[in-house]
Amino acid sequence: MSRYNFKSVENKWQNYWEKNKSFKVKTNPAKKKFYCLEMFPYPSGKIHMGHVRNYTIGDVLARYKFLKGYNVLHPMGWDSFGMPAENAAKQNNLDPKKWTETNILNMKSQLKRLGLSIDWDREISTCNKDYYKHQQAFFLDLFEKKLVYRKENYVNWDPVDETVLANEQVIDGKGWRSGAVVERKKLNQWFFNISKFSQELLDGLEKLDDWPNKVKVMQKNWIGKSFGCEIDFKIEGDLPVKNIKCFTTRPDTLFGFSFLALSVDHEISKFFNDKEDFLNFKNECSKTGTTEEAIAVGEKIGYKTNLKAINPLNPNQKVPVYFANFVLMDYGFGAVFGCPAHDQRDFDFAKKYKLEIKTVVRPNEENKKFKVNNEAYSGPGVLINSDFLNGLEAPEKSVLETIKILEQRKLGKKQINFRLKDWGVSRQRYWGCPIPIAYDEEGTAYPIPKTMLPVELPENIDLKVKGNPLDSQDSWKEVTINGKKLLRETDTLDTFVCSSWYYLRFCSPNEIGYGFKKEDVDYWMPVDQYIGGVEHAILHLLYSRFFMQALAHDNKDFNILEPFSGLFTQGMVCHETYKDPDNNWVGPDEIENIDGKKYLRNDKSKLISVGPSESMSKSKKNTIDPEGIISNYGADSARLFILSDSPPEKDVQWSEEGIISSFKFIQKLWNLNEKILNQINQDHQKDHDEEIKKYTNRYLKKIHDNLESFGYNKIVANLYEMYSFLNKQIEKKYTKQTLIVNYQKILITMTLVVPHFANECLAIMNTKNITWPEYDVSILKDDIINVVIQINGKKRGIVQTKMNINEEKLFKLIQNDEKIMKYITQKEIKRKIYIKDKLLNIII
RNA sequence: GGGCGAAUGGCGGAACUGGUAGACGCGCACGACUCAAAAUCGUGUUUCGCAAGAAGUGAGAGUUCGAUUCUCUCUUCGCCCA
Repeated sequence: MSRYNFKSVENKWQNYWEKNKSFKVKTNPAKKKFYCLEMFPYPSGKIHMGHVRNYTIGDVLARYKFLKGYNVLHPMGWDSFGMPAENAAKQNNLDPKKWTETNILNMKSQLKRLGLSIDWDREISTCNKDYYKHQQAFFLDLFEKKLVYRKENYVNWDPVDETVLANEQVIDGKGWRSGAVVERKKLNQWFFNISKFSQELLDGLEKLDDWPNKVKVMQKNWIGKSFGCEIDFKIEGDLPVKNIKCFTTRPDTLFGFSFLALSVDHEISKFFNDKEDFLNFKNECSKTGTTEEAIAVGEKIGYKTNLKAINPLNPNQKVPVYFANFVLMDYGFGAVFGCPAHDQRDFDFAKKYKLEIKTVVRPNEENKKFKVNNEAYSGPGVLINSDFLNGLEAPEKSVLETIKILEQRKLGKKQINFRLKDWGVSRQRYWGCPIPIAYDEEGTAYPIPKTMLPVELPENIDLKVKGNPLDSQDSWKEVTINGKKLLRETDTLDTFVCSSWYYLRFCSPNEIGYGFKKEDVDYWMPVDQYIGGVEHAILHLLYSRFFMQALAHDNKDFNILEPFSGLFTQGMVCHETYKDPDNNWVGPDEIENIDGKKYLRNDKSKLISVGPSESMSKSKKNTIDPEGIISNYGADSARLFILSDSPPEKDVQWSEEGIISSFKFIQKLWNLNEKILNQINQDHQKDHDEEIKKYTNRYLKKIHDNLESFGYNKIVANLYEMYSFLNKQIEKKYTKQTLIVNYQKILITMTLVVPHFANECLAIMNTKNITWPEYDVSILKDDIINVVIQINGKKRGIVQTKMNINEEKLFKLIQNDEKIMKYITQKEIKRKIYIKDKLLNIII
């Protein structure tokens, strides 16, 4: 037995694929296509196990479709704009571009060592001007279609670093880097009008049959369509305010009305901006975060005005008007009517300011004395204390009925509201796609003419300045358009914009005049299978879907509304966590096992405690570097292991034992291969040909079924079963040709999981015309079958017999079986249930 | 608080539309080879029981000849939104 040399074999095949451009594809309408795409990586410097898993899953599918005869587009690129490059550059005095390019080269070579079936000629990088030039053109198209606009909006502002922070960079209200208390600051920013397509994006979900349901549910909730009513409240007071509009989903609780609450940014706040106590209050509000969660958890505070709002259904009732911190300008009209008895936030507010809490909904199971006491009741019931609305069933009937009444009296109207907000795309950063806009002295925005694209990022600039580095590039900022001297926009685009259309660029990566070529996109799109982490279930996928809507808007040449017809979200890669006695995280490579149970630090100084398996992260130090794994065990072993055990959609536990056993299994397969080659040379007469044919056929069916349902962990199990079958059966006698044909079929299936190994074996056997081996339905069934015999539903035996046996014959067969008969003799048989060729249940 | 999902040996996980629960792997045990160990190979491995047998898929009920699978209630955990 020889040793399988994975290093030379893997090297050989990777070179072969590269030289022959084995995975290069062209648009070819005569051929059926399959677009297999995995989410492209951020070039952080090294690939991690999550990438290994993601790209292995995609590679299995791409190779399968390829062998099935599809024209398979399987590209790879780089999501290469973004903050890590800028931060790394600042820290180490580097150029973000060089840092990114170095990382890309490094990661590309790592990906190549995984043996992925990628068409590298289509590689794209979003920080490349050949890419972002087209993105700028799209921006201008959207600008022209009025799908992009500028407005003032709040950002998280770090006063020390003088920079804008993303929500996830704000930790406990402080900047992640400076530790300074984060402020809310208003800035002029660019927005994509995603909310214009709320209904379309919601409706589109219905057609995405090959998306996981949970992702569709998440998007649906995010879009958050609600049905309600716009109500006009009449206002009395010493200000020139006659009425205030509110949106509510519960107009039926109007008789429980006890205050009106406004956002501090509400239009009428202008009458209070000269009052010091109001400004203090506003300042106080800015300290609570802007997220819905912060508002729900935080204390509700209000600023009382002298205004009174009149209940439209009961003009005698006049209630106070407040500014309140829990009302956001983004939702509805920045005004809510307070009904404390049936909304918890209103309840909290009413308690604090001692406002009336009037119960107007009684739960069905409660008696007539029901009264809201310690917490708001928002469940279903019957309306009470509501004059002419009394007795209506809440909420369905009562809401509709109330809206009808309000509409009749011209006090309000039915309205649909969406939670989805417009997408702010401005980032006060250097390392991003420049926004192709310039301003005159009045601040009017002018699009940069398309002939002047790309607006290139200036290179070699000082990043250590405070604030946005582009802002200090005076010579770069100045631009003359049509003889007019203007100043460029210095914000760059959110990197989510780059990833919202990259899959189109893969269709025509070298197209110069436009982002893609129509004939390419018409052929390749939509992506048949998109694969990536569930963490992108909402934003990235929603933005991409929006981008298609936006491109198709007022555009006869583009009609792809859904970019991804199939979506698969893979689970994370986890590893045990380790801590030393001082509660510091310790990495797997820093510890040593003693006696199989306990672990010591490498230097033997400290006993290590083993924690639960958690998703690999640098902070917990429980990462495993794929590079080391590939060097020590080979890409095939890594691929085999990452697919085994756990279903691809669930988390997988990485373990040393696991990767070693995968490694050993490949050696076993190699030994088996040698045995088979040896057997082929002997050319026996046929003895067991039927057996191996049938076995192979059943195996092919299993592999096929598991491939079609993403049961890739089961495919690995099928490989183990196949090994143990062949390893036992190989001593039997087969005709040379039968053995070769069937073994080659098996090897072809293995090229999906362990491509280097399997292709090597196929080459040794001089296999020509490698195509997917389909199973044969006609020989799937065995004539010898096992029928289960149950007595009262309990399994008591198995009878082996020929197919298509009828109940009487089967029952006669049982007469010979003592084990079964001992349960039946001297008992009366009440009933027999026979499922043909499967099971006989005897009821006594 | 709301939505979605999950729960099967010591562990990761199989089980087609309701029809042999525990495939496959890890771990463990025993055996072979070896002076010995590692590696390798073989056998076994849900629990209780010497066995015959019995129990058994988070808990409890229900439908059914038959439930891991369907229905209801509950418990715990995970994810998303808050």
